[in-house]
Amino acid sequence: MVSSAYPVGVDLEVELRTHGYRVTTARRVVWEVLSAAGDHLTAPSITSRVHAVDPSINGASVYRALTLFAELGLVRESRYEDASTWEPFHDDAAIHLVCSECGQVMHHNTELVPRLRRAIQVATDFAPDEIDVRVSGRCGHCPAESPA
Amino acid sequence: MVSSAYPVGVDLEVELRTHGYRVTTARRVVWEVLSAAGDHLTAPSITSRVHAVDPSINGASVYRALTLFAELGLVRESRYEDASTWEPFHDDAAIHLVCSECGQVMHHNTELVPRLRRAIQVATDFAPDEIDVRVSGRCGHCPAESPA
DNA sequence: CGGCCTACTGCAACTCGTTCGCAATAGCGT
DNA sequence: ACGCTATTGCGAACGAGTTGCAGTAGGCCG
Repeated sequence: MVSSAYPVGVDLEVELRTHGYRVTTARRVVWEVLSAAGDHLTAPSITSRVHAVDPSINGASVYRALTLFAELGLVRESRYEDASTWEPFHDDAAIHLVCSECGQVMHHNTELVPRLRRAIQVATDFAPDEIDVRVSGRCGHCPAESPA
Repeated sequence: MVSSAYPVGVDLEVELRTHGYRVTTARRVVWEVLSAAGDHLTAPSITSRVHAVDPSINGASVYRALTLFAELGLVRESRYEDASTWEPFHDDAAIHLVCSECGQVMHHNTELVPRLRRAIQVATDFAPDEIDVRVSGRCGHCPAESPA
């Protein structure tokens, strides 16, 4: 029950062409996987989903596509415990709730993030750009109701 | 100007002995490096500093020491852009300001973090444990005053 | 103080995510 | 349809981190 309400409005083809890049199968499939999941995915899991669609797409191309998308600001990479994950871009008022039980990553919006930004600007000489808040803990599904 | 005011009060030997671990050269040197730096260090850079002190200490032992320290709660591991970093433990009211120019990582304390924790508890069914806030941007030294 | 037990260590081989060089391929403007 | 060249697939290479094993050295006990 993680939100899938992502700005799917992003048109990959337009985005690519606008910047002079070609629209290729590999890029299209990676993008499909990414927006279908709507959530954090590790590169390896992206690769395997891509393979499920088209096994002829090479792993290296997946990485290249992800890197390109990141440059275009279409996806964001973040590093969690032991892998980096990629997700379609969303504004950083959203914070990440990472369940240490099931690994699920959820989003949560709070006005405390913009407020935090202002607080930093006021209190320090640091000019904040991106703010990434990640919270580890337990999601509502994990505590008592073990799958046993 | 990064704070070095860490809880150096932690006595490694006591900590180790208390938990039934031996006090060894490798562990002592890794701990020295860690608390001398007082800040985020990547494992490879820890290893090279350790080697500067005692080249006979193997890289694997550095990892083993770091892992052990983490289990004992003496250090914390975090994953940044392209490497994981380790630092002596400090409470998470401190947030990380990462300068994308010079790579410097600074700490900043704000009551917005505990407030964020409460906000999550109230607004979601997620039980927060650790909160890690990292802000990318520019530190006060980097913008205009180039070192030229 | 000396010896023993075994927790640690160094080493080297290994895993696994990620990157790179290169020749073949496929977008896409004409 | 043609050709130029951005991209791809492949395989090799990389680097961080891990692991099994035999030797070493803490530290407890007599």
